[in-house]
Amino acid sequence: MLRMSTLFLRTLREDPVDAEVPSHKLLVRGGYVRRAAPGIYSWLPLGYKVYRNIERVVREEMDAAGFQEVHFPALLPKDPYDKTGRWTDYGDDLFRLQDRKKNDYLLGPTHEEMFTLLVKDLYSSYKDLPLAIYQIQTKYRDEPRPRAGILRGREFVMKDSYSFDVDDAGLEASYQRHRAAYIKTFARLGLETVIVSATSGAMGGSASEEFINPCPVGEDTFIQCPSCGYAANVEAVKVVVPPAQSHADLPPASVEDTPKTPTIDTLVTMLNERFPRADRPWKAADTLKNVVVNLLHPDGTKEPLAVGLPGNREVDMKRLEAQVSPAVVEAFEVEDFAKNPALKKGYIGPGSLGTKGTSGIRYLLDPRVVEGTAWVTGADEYNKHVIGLVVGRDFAADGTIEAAEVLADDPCPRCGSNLTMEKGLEMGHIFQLGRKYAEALGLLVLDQNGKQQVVTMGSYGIGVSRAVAAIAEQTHDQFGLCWPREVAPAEVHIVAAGNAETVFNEATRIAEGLDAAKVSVIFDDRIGVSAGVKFKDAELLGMPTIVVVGKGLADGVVEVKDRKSGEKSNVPVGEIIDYLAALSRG
RNA sequence: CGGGAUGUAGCGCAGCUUGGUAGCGCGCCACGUUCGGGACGUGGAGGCCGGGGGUUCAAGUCCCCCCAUCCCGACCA
Repeated sequence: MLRMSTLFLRTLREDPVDAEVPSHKLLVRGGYVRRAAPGIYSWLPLGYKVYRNIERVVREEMDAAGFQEVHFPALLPKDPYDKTGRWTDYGDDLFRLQDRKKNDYLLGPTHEEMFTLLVKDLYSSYKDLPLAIYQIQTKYRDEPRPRAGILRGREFVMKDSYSFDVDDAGLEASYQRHRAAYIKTFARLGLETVIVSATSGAMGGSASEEFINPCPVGEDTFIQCPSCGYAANVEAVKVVVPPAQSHADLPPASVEDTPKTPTIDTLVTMLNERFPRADRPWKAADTLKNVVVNLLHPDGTKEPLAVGLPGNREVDMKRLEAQVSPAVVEAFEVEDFAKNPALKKGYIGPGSLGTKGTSGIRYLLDPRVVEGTAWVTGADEYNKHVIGLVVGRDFAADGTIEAAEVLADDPCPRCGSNLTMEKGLEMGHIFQLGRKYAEALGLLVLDQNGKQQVVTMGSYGIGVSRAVAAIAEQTHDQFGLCWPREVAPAEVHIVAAGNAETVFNEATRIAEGLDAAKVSVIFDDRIGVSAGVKFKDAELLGMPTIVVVGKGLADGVVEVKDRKSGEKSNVPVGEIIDYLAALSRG
């Protein structure tokens, strides 16, 4: 039993000034967490109970699926990460440190290397596989900008699993087992998730899905198709490529004076004024916008890259980085333009781009820009554009890239219906890693024929600490937190309203009775605290059931309030323990 | 890294324009009143005004330089 009179807790009446999102505000106000450093939080008694409940659910579901728990250090040697290239690929996001002998160490951002090496240590036969092991571990990533409290910290807890199989069919089966276990886990946590196609990011690998919790403060954007059910992170959306067209009867391209049109908007306006089309007005989508960026590779080298895309779309930096990973994208600065005189800012065209162009800069096209389509685009001279430049006839690029932003109402890649777009939190990520790590670290087993085979791996994560905040985010209301029973710090919050001795005696009897009945309880036994304060605190703290012991006692009843629905009912004091125990059992 | 803002008591803030020795609310301590929707009175404790330098008889306030934090853009569970 938790007694409010002695509980290590101080609730705050006002929102903390550094908190922006509801979960952050409420978790701090309710005394669940305290900030220790930017993106690093301490768990207080109530917060730690929620955290451990979530951890317990995750652990039970992993165990039930037959995965075995291990536990690695968070402090790791550099060597394995050197072998896979991630010591450099991870860049500044890696917390690095040295011991007294000046040996390099890191705080693990993720543990593929360690798992791979551990299995290599112990196993060497196909008979040992399949294997799936997991840990629940604190991870460290020196994020450029931690934000939103627990939702995105530099220290966080992740459940990460890894599967090991001898062949692709085995990997697929392991992947499906994890997928099923994740569906169960999130259902038990009361966390709504949408399974979306995803990219595999810095981890490498192929098939990949994310479990996204729809949430307005989420940092991911995903699309869903209302008619066929297709769902994907925008980073992973494949655009619908129109068929190539014949350019036999297209008119030749013409270079035209288009003064003071450095942006798509100004260009479209001028096209309609000076070069009106017979059939319809010019639109931004008729123009080909060429955006130049710098790729910063992990080894420190810089490479300019040009992306050509329809003028009605921006470059989506997330999508672009997903494509060029592990390189990161930086802006093409004024000095970069100075170094590339062939590029006329505002009037860049295919003539200056591509490895065969005058600048030699690698040039990739949005897949919509297909062979045989005609575009208005920069003429590589200030104040001039070229109209009717045809792909394949007048210019060619070095390839295609999926870097254009996805727009709501874009066609579904699978069925063509209009897509819907939503924000969400990435709660889980499952993917088929393949043989990248096993190859780099030499994880081999002998097959039936005595031949060495490289093991193929899957990697699966759940954001355990993030789930605390995500559940708070999903369930809170204007009065405070509102925990699902499975993860709440306690199931019942007893308020002793008023200072009459009979009230305290009865409330104490009920609290002790619940304790004996194994129903977890918080008892607000504070003396001299007004009923109003206790009610506000009970609502802020968010236990699923609130029991008010007070003036109803005169009629032999106590008040039971469901925190989520707000429904109240009076229950005779003699039945209250059985009543609550039944609620607890569901 | 770019852009914006803020650092004054445990928390939330005022004071800075116009320099003059530190204030409000919440919380905390004591006593009394109150006691079912964040009560009230009286009396208290608590501050290197982010750090350093400068101007000045005098700096929380003016000037310069740092540092830190938060928010908006590029990473990920």
